[in-house]
This record gives sequence, C-alpha cells and structure tokens, in this order.
Amino acid sequence: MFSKACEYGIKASTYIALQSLQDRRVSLNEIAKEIGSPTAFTAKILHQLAKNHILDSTKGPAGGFQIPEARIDTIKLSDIVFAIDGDSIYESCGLGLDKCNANKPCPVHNKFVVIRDELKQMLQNTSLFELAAGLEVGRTYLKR
Amino acid sequence: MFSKACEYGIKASTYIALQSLQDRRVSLNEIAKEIGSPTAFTAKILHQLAKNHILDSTKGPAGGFQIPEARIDTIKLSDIVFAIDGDSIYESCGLGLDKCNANKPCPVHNKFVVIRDELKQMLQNTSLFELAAGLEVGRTYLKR
DNA sequence: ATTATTTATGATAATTTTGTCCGAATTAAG
DNA sequence: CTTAATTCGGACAAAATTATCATAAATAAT
Repeated sequence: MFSKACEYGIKASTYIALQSLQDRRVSLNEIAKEIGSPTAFTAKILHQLAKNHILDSTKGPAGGFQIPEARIDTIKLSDIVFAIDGDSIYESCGLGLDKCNANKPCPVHNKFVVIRDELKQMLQNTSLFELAAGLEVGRTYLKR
Repeated sequence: MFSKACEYGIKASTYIALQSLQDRRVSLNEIAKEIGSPTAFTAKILHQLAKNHILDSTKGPAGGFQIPEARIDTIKLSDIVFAIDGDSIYESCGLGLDKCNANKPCPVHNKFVVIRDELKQMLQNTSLFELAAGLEVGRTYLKR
C-alpha cells in the first residue's frame, strides 16, 4: 500500500508526536531504535518531513526532532503520506493508465474511486494526536 | 496499490476474457499490443496466471491464451491479484509490522482493516465478465 | 575558540521490481 | 518429416527503491 519510506515516516511522526506531547525533543538514533528502522534512511525521511514543515528539526547537542504541541492535532496522516509519496495514492489509476477518469475510465475505475475515496477520507480524518494517544496508553505498538 | 505485474495481469485477463466471449484465442503479441505492456514481461505474468488455472494456454500455431467461457463469470479480480501478488494486500500491516493484529495492533491497524476489507470485498465481487462487458460496449478502456 | 553532538547531504551499495533476450519445447500445417 | 508459429524458461539487464557510509554543516556547552 505505502512505500517503506512512507511507513517509516508515519511511525517516526507518531513517535515524535508522543514525545512532543511531553515536551521531549528526540534524536534520530532514538527514533530509529524505537520504530525499528534503518537509521540513515530514516534521516532522509525525517529531513523530507521537516522540509514540508511537518516536523521541526534542530542540529547540535540537545537537538533532534519535535512537533510543536499545537500542531499535533492538526497534522493528519494524509499530510505525511503526501509529503513522502505525493498524491499518487489518490490520483493514480488502479491499472496504471496515464489518463483514467470518469470520461475515459479503465475497467476498474468506478470500483476503485469508491475505495480510494474512503482511504483518502480516513487519512484526512486521522490526526497524529489520535495515533500518539493510542501509543501512550499502550493500546498500539510501533514495533514487532 | 498493485504491482505493475498485477496491473498487466488484470488488463490481460480482461482482454482475454473479452475475446474468449467471442471464442477467439489470442496470442501474447496481440495481448501486449492491446493492453500496452512489455511483451516478454507479459509472457511471464500470463504464464503465472496459466499455472494458477486462471487462463489456459496452448503452444504452437493457432495457440495462445483463452478462458473457458463458463469460467469468465466465476473468475474474480481477487483470484488474479492473489495469483500474482499473493495475499499481501489483505494480510500485511499498513505500517509494515511483522505481527500486527487486533491483539497487538499498529497505530493505524483499526482504521486500515476497514479499508482493506472493503477492497477485499470489491475484488471478490468483481468478475472478469463484468470487466469484459464494460470493454465490449466501449464504456471502458485498456490503454492511454 | 574548541569540542562534542547532532542533523544535512551526497556518494555508493544492496535489493527488489520491472523489463529484455534467446534458445528450448510444443504443436499445427504442409 | 520439416517448418513455422507459438508459449516456456532461464539468464541477464535496467530501473526503482531501500539502505549504508562518510563527511560537512550547525549549534550548544565548556
């Protein structure tokens, strides 16, 4: 469904959000360890998310990644997915046709728009706060 | 969403179904041309589908691929997807966790099962006949 | 100022997916 | 029986994705 990069991006963002709620700034190493991802690869993804203003990064000692508390609730899964995978999930044809739309649909177009729209809604309606909250109370997990 | 292999598999199967409804057996070359796919790569996918008894292939002059008319209605999209991509679409975790289930869910697990189940239903409810019918009346397209 | 710590960046490597090539096997037709 | 048409199968190649490594840049603390 999502690329590895996107999976790591979501997991990292969720972990950073959880720590940011306690006003903790977290380092790349801590993040990679906690979400079980390759460190250097994760660095690039975090950088990508920082460039897209989804999280904020600072260099130097006591640096690391954080999300301003006020925005944890407003950042949606869709923002993260878009920053990493672009709009391909929403826009691209289920059968890979270049031009596929209601006017000139591929054989599965009409069936796909339904699913895709629900996915879109779900991503747009799910905030980082919601995901972090599940982690905090131990109902959900980022590893294993 | 699907792999390229799977996209080609679905398009090829749909085209073969359409021709099979007119009792025409079609060659690899014709298929690749009609669905706009790389010929040799398509051959492997068709072979895979033949091994899984989704279509039937014969070598030699006037050989090619065909689907017994009686089965065009019973073959579902889910069968094709499963033959090529396996059950990863239905089973794998949205965030790539090895073990992710209702007992030990990832942060997006509960939201994902809903979408995934709808996708599953859709694939299981969509027959090759239905897809071929749309093609036949010119309502849907396999290229562009 | 120097040092230690941390992210940023570019080069490179490994892996997976996608795609190509070519000869073998099969079969229908002459 | 020979030939031509076709799928089958394996080796190979190219491209995309994922992952690693080394070094630069920034910054806080001393």
